[in-house]
Amino acid sequence: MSRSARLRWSTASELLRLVYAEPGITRTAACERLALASGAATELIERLRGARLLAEHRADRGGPGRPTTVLGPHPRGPLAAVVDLSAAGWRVLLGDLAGALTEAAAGSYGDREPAGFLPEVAGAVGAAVRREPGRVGAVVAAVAGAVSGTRLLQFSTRGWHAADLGVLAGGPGVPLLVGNDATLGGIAEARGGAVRGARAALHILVAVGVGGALLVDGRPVTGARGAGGEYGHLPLGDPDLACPCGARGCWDLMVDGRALARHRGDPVPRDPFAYGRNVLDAVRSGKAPDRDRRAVERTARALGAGIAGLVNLHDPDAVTLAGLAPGLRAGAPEAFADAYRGGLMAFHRADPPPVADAVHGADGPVRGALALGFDEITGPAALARWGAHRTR
Amino acid sequence: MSRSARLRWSTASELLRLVYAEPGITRTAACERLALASGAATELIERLRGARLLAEHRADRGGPGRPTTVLGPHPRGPLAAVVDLSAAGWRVLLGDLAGALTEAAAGSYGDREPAGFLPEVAGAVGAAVRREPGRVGAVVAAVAGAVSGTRLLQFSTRGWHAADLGVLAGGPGVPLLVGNDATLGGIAEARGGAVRGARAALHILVAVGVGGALLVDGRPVTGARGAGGEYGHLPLGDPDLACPCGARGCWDLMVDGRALARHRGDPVPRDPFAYGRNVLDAVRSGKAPDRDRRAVERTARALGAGIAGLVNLHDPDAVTLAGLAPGLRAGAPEAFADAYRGGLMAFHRADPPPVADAVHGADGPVRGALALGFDEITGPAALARWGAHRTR
DNA sequence: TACTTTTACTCGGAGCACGAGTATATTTCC
DNA sequence: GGAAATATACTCGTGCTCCGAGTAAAAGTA
Repeated sequence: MSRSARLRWSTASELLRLVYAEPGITRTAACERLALASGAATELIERLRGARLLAEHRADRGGPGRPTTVLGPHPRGPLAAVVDLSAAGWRVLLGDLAGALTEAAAGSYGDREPAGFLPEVAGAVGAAVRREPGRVGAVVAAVAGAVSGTRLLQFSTRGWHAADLGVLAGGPGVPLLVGNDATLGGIAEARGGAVRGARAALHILVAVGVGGALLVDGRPVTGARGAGGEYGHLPLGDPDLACPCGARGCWDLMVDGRALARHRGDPVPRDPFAYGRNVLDAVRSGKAPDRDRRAVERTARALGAGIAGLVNLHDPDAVTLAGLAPGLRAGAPEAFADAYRGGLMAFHRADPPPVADAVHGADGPVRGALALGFDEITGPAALARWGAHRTR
Repeated sequence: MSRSARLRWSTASELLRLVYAEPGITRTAACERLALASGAATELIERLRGARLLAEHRADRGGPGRPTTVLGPHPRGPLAAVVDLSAAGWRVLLGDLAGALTEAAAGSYGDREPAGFLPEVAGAVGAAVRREPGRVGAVVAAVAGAVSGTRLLQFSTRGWHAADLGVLAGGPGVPLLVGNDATLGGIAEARGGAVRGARAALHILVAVGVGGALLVDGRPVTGARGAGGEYGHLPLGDPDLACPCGARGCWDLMVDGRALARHRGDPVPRDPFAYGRNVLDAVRSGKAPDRDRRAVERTARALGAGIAGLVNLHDPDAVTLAGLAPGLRAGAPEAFADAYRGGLMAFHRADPPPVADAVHGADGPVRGALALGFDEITGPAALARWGAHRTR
């Protein structure tokens, strides 16, 4: 990719990213935001229309003056394919520049290992790509487990072996991105969710264990291979407890359904997420015994204290909670707040970063994956490739 | 700053950053690296010479063919002023595009608080800026303490009150950047030190407490206000120990001179860094009693275990150790390695990120500060401002 | 001195941003 | 219903950068 081509498409990239970030933005507003001169705007938008990257529709809002248009996705514009590998089953979706998602296929794992069902998923991806020829610019897999590069290392509760997700690639020239659900959920919160626009946001997901991400300007900090964000395997917990990950004292064991079970005197639950939700629902309804209340309190305290340490570490503007975490806080608000405040360094305590519940639920990871896909698609290099075939 | 000006200077920015990153690079090599066409190179370099941003010198290496030139700083090119506020005293230095640093002023704190000596330092900065009129494009303060924005929150061992370093600004249009020594030392290691070129590097500095930074492509992840990297205030330690920061269980207390003193049965030392160095030197020399050896072992273990957790968290390519940390590891290598390996998640254990001692010593923070200053100076916007007055 | 090798410069072409000036589409007012 | 007001979009000449093929230059080598 030549340097001049990248430069040529860099303004186009900015505009398309703005349109993605703020669906329904008008042409005038977008140009003003980019400080784009009037003539340049005309030429740029005409070029993007010609390249099937953008379409305009009348914006009918009152007031005098020549009406402007709303910028939106071109009907034959680029799409991102999202592969959702959640605990419940798999889905393949297609999303456009407006953030509209349509399900293309879905299925369940049954009793199969990844090697068993991945070909099926890959087939669904391929079918979706072929159904919209030339339009799919990226495939993004959202995985409910630990990942490294395109490898799945560990999956939710299921005891799957590690597997390479490379088979999900959508064909030559279509990059495959893989992210875990906590990271992608964090992206969704930082870009269009509870902490939209935060410069640095910390997202914490409690499911089976704890995952999360630090988002800087909406981009996740995921380390060399995308395996970062494993907050649950910081040794913030009891050093006498061995974690299935191989280490000891992992925070994981202090804040999820397994912690609640331990405090209540139950054995390790088969599905810690469902177990945790049940306990929290019971406490929430007010009909739970004191033992349950205390278990939630201890767990919320461990959550709050750990988050405080992570705030010391990352200095975020704000924190978002997802999965069981909002329920844990709601079930023992004082315990959580005490532990949170108490764990902050003095200078943070004067002005603690607000802790908000995530606004995206189960669709957070998929929304984040779509955003990541369009980051790729709307980059200058990818646009230059797209435009090379479609302009004029 | 108009968009066209930024675009115009963006290639210039890339070239200057390359020259900074690889001092002594030849014109040919630089153009090849940037994939810059021959004609564009001629025009670009002529423009940069004219703008006093670059100078060329004959590269005398044998072989046939027309000789190329070495790209270097212009004799009247931009400079960054570095203010070093270390535990020992303060210095003001000027650095150029080649990384050459010259000391412009220095002094000691005496018994003064920041409010007492900062005017003196600010005066020295002003004098340095005036001595090279128009050349200083950024002032960077390297502070041995916690910072937030341009505020100094806490300084090394001295019990100073928080203070605003804004007075160090070098005048209108000259931005002031503030970073702590752990962060800046990490930059130095990631760009020209032990882990040069690493995509994600974790730097750990043990001095009084633990600081550090995650460097992604050489850029530190420092959160919303630059206060990130306070690894020492993660609750990885004994929850019964109260930290001066206000929280409990801070890792700080487990890995620095205070930890060694506690394990040896000594009271909290007045200068934990010097205390730690003495103990480590003694153990290193082999003449220390078993009690000291065991103290170092326990401390090295706490260090290794914590770093393992941080590797789980950040997924770095490599880790660098600075301050007392190399000595702790050297004093109890098996204990450190055991704890490090033992704390890693299984998939990291198969291929643990290498842990290297930092190659920069006391000058690391200053070198990192200079790099940060030139990041600012060689950005497209700053170049456009510089070039607007000096071209033609 | 002539040849080889490597690098730098020349120059016409293409593309984008700028910005002042002009045209256009809508609402509001008379 | 028509004119004025208003907000927006388009036109076009200018300046800038990058491209790339061709040419010139500066060394070593025979």
